[in-house]
Amino acid sequence: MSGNIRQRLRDEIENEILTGHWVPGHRLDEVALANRFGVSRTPIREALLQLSAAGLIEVRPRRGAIVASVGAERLIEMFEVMAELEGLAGRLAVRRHTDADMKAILETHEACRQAAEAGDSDAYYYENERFHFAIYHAGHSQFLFEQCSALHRRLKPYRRLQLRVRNRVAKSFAEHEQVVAALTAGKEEAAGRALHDHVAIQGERFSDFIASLSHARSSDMRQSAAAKT
Amino acid sequence: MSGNIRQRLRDEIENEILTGHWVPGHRLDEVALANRFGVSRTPIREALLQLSAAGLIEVRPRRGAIVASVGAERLIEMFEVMAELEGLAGRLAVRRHTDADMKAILETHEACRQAAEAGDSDAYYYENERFHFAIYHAGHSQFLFEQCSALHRRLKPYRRLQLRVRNRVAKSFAEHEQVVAALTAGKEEAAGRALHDHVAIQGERFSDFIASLSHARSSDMRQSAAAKT
DNA sequence: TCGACGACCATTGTATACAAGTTTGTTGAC
DNA sequence: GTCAACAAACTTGTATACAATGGTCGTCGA
Repeated sequence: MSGNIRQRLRDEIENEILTGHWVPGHRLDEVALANRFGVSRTPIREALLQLSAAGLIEVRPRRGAIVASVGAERLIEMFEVMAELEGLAGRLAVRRHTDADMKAILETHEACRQAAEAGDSDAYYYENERFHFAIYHAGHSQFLFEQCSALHRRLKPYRRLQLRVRNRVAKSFAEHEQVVAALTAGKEEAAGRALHDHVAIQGERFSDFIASLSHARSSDMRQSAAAKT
Repeated sequence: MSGNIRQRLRDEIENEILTGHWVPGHRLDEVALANRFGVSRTPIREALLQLSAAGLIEVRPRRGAIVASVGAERLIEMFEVMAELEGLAGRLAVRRHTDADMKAILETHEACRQAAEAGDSDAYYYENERFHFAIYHAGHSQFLFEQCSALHRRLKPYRRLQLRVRNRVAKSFAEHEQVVAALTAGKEEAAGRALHDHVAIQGERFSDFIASLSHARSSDMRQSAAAKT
C-alpha cells in the first residue's frame, strides 16, 4: 500500500475535476489538499504535476495550480480530434474484431437501447461510455485505445451535459444503430464515417452550448468570490 | 529562474531518451540524476513523474523508473494513429490555411528539396520536421497541433533511423511533393490521403525494421552488461 | 480621495531527514 | 556444488524544514 498513494490521489483529484465538482479556474491549494487527504504536500505535488502533464490543470510557477479552463474553441478542436480517432477505431474494429468483441459491442448497444427507451439519460450516459470503449477495444490497438480513453474521459463532463439536451439521447442512439449496422455488415468506411459523425455532431453543436455554459460558470465564480469575502 | 528548473530537467531527460542516448529498459537512478544536475532528488522525481505521465518512462512502485520500451506492435499502432492525425491536419490545412501558412509550408518544402538533392539525410530529417509542423500549424487547431507535436516527437528516433534506409529520403520527398500539390490545388481529401499515406508507409515497413533494431539493442545491452562487471 | 511604494504574510519550490521495501550478497545446510 | 534463507545495504516514498517569490494590505504623499 505504498506508491499507490500517489495514484490514488491523482485519481481522486482527477475525478473531482472531471465530474465538474471543481470549476475551471479553481485554485488547487497544496496544503488544503494535503490536510484533506491526510498526507504531506509531497505526494500531492507529485499528483498535481502528473495531472498537469495530462493537461487537466495548469501550474503557473510560484503561483499554484488551477483547473485548466477549456475554452469553446479548444473544446471543439478536441471533439474534432476525438471524431477522427473514433472513426479510425471504427474502421479497425470492422477489420479486426473477434466474436467476443462483437458480442460485447452488441450487449452494450442493447443496454443503451433500454436506457434510451426508458428516457434515463444518466443510465444512457454510462452505457454509452461502455459502448464506445467496447469499440475502442475491438480495434485491437492498445495505443489507440489509450488515446481514445484519455480523450473520452477528458470530454466526459461536456458529453454528460449535452445528453440532457432535449432529444439528444434518442438521436444519439439512432446514430449508434447506424454504427452497429455498419459494424455487423463489415462495412469499414461506413462504420468509420458513422462513428466520426456521431462524435463530430456533438462538437458542432457546442458553439451555442458553450455560451450558456460559460455564462453559468461566471455566475459560479461570482458566487465563490462572494463567499471568499 | 525558479520553477523552470523542473521544466529544464524534464526537457533534458526527455532529450536523452528521445535521442536514443538511453536505451529502453535503462534505469533512471534518482540520486545519480540529482548529482549530475546538481539538484536534490525532489525536482528530479517531479520531472520523472511528468515524463511517466507522457508515457516516456515507466515507474514501478518502489522499484524505480526505466525508459519505456516501445514494442514493435505498439510502434506500428503509434504510426497508425499519427497517420490519421496527419491526415486530419492536412484536410484542415486545406480548409483553413492563410497565405503566411502556405508560404511557410512552401519554404520548408524547398528546404527539404535541397537537402534531398544533396543527399543529406540529417538535414532532411530536420527540414522534414519543420515541414510537418508547418502543416500542423496551418490546420489552425491548437489541440491537434499539440497532439501531433507530441506524437511526432515521440516517434522522432524511429523516423530518424528510417531516413537512413536506402532511397527513403528521395521517396519521402516525392510524397511531400504530392502533399504540396494537393494543398496548393485546394484538394482536401487528396491532401489528407497523401499525408496519411506518407506517415502510414513508415509504420508499415517497421515489422522487419524493428527486428534489426531490437537485435542491435540486445547487443547494446550485452555490451553495457559487460561494462558493468 | 486616489495612487504608489513598501513591508509582511501566505504559498510554492527545493533540500534533507527518516521510513519502508527491494535487491543482492553471504553463509549455511543439504 | 547448488539452493535457500537471512541480513545488510541501497533505493524509493513520504514528511518536514527552510528559502524564495508573489500577492496583499496598509500607510504615506500628492
